[in-house]
Amino acid sequence: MNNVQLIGRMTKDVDMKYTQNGNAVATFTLAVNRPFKNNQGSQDADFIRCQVWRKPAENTAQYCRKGSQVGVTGRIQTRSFEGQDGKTVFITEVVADHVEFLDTRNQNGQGNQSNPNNQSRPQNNPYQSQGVPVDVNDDDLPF
Amino acid sequence: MNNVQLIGRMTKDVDMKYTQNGNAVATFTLAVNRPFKNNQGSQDADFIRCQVWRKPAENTAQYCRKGSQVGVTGRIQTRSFEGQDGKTVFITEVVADHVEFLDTRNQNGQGNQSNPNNQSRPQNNPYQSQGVPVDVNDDDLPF
Amino acid sequence: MNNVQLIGRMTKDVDMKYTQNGNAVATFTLAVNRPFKNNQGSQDADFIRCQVWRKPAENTAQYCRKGSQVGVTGRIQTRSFEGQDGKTVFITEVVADHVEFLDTRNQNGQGNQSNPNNQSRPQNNPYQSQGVPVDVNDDDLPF
Amino acid sequence: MNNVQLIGRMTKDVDMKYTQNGNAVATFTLAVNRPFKNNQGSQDADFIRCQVWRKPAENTAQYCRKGSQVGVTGRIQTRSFEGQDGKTVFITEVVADHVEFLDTRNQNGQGNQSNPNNQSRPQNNPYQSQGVPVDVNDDDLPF
DNA sequence: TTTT
DNA sequence: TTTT
Repeated sequence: MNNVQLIGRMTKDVDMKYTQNGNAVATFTLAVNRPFKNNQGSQDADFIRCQVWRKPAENTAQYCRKGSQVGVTGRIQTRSFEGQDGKTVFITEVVADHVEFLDTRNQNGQGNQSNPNNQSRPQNNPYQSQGVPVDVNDDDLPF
Repeated sequence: MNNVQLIGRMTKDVDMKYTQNGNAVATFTLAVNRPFKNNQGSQDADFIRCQVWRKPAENTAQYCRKGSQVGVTGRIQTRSFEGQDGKTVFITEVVADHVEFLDTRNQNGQGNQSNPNNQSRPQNNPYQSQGVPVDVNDDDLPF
Repeated sequence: MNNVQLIGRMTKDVDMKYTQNGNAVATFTLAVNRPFKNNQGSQDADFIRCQVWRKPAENTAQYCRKGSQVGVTGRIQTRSFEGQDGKTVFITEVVADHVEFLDTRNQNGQGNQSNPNNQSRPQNNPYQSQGVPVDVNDDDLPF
Repeated sequence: MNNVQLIGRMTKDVDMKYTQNGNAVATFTLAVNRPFKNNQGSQDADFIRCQVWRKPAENTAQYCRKGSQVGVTGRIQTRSFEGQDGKTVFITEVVADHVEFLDTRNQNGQGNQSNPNNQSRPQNNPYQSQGVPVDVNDDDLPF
């Protein structure tokens, strides 16, 4: 058994990539507020890396952006890779199987319009529109 | 919402420490098998760092050791600290609120006797027997 | 281990009661939509009875009403009681420990204003304002 | 979001059925002990109806029987049917997608041998060996 | 006996 | 109408 359930807000726009075989992978970080405030100025949220694959990845990229509130269901994954300094880097992240969109304003296929000045997502995302293969690996597919 | 549920086996004996105020903290890593085997020699388990505090920490140290099967309920925590090379290290771990002991052989207060040659846990754990304060911090208490 | 996580909408206003000792109990039913529509006209949501106690009960009654979207964390409880026909009735419900309010419009202490014609909750709830003891039992307290 | 995670023991042997199309459905009740004992003789476990479909159903019937300890992952389902007195009966149960077998003695394909006097499961289960269609409905398939 |  |  390996299950995770989160409700949080995206710290940035969704990062969308495609594998060589054209499988979509969306990556984002969720800020999940802790229930009771910590005392003296310490961190009051956890920042949790999430990835989601295929059709739900495309929906997530289409309907969410920085600040979007979502519910996420999935599992914890640990993996390691060679860092740029040659050392092994260990990473812990959530592989989501469902992403539920909780901002009603989001659900028009345009992304969250609540902050029209938020221009951090490229207007024409080449990954999304052309399915260009990038550096993610089909071996990482969760199922 | 930030919830995690795991069933797995401990990769090592439990690491038990006490804060300056005498609060117990048990740390362990859980190997959680993935449901469907991956193909070509890749990792088939996730290795998830867990910590648990106070009374459940003491129970965990008493009843579990390397190889013990447990069910864990808790939340994902992210934090950062200064690494030994001065760089900021980010860490993701599970803070458990409940640990359920699933090896019936374990439940005699002696730890898991199934492998009598497993001597990796010190016979007299100075932390456990004397409550010696060590380097964990009361500010890290989860509640 | 006995854990439940839900995101859904309240089918009615929250039902608020107090035990003889003055403990608050809020009861509500959540409509949780199923991920994939069923085919021929069959039910497309589960309707799940939830209860929550004490301070979170009061917050739920204050911030939520019919249609409010919430995230709920808790456990499944089964119990039986004598029905009005003398037969034993078995009931399965969720005892919540956390209720997270997901409608931003809700969070002004006035309840959900999105449908001003929805008058089903009494304007002056005698339970909430006066802590009147009713027929719920302190023995049912979940902790 | 509609998620459930349980660890408990089966109160009886698994009830195995097949739909007209030959889909396996296993039904069982899990006794899930409550974390802290209740005081004066009141119930100290929840008894939760579970169902599981297809291949995991067959595995559950093969490896589990009365008393088997399992971990269950799934969702809460509510449904209603016409009772024998013509009245509508409402039922709440867990539809499992995974059942994890936690009794190591169970994992020999023979069922739990720990109580050899427990003969409540038929020695030759006609459902399991012949796939005989019975009264469960393919419309109830969870996916 | 149900929510958007 | 219940498990260890």
